[in-house]
Amino acid sequence: MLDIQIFRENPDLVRQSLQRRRQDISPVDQVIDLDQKRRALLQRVEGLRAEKNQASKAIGQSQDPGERQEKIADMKTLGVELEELETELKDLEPELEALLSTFPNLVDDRVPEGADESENQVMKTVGEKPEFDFQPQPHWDLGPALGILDFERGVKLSGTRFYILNGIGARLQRALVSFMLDSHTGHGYEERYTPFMVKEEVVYASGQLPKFADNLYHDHEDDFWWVPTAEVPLTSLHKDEILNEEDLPISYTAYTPCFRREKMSAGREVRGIKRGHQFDKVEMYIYCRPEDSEAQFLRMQADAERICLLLDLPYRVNNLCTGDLGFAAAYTSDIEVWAAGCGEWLEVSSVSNTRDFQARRAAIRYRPDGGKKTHFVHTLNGSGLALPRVMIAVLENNQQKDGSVVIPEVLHPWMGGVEVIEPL
RNA sequence: GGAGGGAUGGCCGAGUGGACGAAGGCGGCUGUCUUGAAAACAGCUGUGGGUGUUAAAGCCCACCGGGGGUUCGAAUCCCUCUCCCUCCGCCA
Repeated sequence: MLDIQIFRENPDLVRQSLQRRRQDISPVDQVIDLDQKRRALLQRVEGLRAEKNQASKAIGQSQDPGERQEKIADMKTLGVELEELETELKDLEPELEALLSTFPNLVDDRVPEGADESENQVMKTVGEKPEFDFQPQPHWDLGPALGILDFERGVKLSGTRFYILNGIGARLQRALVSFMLDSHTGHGYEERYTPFMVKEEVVYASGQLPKFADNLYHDHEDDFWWVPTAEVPLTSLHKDEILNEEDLPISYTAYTPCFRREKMSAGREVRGIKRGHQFDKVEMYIYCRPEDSEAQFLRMQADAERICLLLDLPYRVNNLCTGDLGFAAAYTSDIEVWAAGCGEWLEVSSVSNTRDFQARRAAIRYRPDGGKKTHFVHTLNGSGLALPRVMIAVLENNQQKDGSVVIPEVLHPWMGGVEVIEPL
């Protein structure tokens, strides 16, 4: 949510940001118009209320029955007028709120111009792509051959874009989850286990609603929303709270499954486990003071990169361009790992600074030490990392000529002695 | 799912139609006293919005779980929803 103050004082800031995102700027004037109407109305309503409060008090104190009756009659007529204006105001406020909630975050100056993901900027590339003296297989061949990936039964249970992990495959994913969580908790993140179904207001707070409802699963009977990322519950952990400055920054990590309809990308990338309706992810989330969010962003990005380094996966870091930048983000870095079998860079992490955008929606504030006024915190989120794509890279990059796959050493503590996955 | 009881400020807890943004206590902050601390005493101590200002003060409005209603006037009466507690049922 953008601060309404920006629309009053510097609406060009919003217009420029929208233009950079290649979006229509006309809603800016609608907001300004509605805001002016609202404030004019509010002042009239509050004036009448003040008058009413004063008169009611006088009635209570008055001893003269005639005077009382006269004043009560006056207040009855005032009440009618007040009621009309209040109704008008009650219609106007949600209208303004609804409109304001559709504005994406202001784009940071450093975000490169671009229409879509093809114009993202590669900031750095780390590690060497593995070399093979044979033709490396993509995971959709490798997985079934190893007996750890079963597409047919996934489809039988749930349809396209679902799969089953078998035996050591399931264990590998579990090992990756544990490895990532332990890495993050070792670097100052507190682990949280959260609900995977949440209320509408929780999905709204992090910015997925109201605009992106069609990418979410929703239970109509009880009005639950299935989380598309742990960012959603982690944002609302401190919803409606006023935090102490001394407690900041607060850093969380959480493992959750993620549920997405993927309507937008119907038909795209249906092969393999790269894009499914359900996938697992370890997420990082930070609440901090505004002046610290830049440093916390770099910290979080380093924490995501560390996972790639420890797994020995070649990766690159992209600065997302304006056209690819998410709704809540001011700026975002994506991390992509190289997968040798399918020959692709796979996005495994997205680290974003949302500044006070989510904090406003979720009403998360802090009180500076010794200060009276509260301020909104800044929040950051980042994947650390998304499981299926890490699985793809681990399998494809560590395959050998005989079809076996060598498990990275850092995962051995969780693999129950298995160091190589042998083909069936 | 059934029956009953609850929800008040950071916490505890009073308040059944006007003097209540809300007694009292605890906690916190400031001051006096003290070499310092403790104790004692005094004062202050919620959030959001509007207006105002260089900034502030001030003034006004709203908020006693959420929404709606009755009334000149609601923490207080009525309806409804949510959540919590107790008992029964069911269950990993």
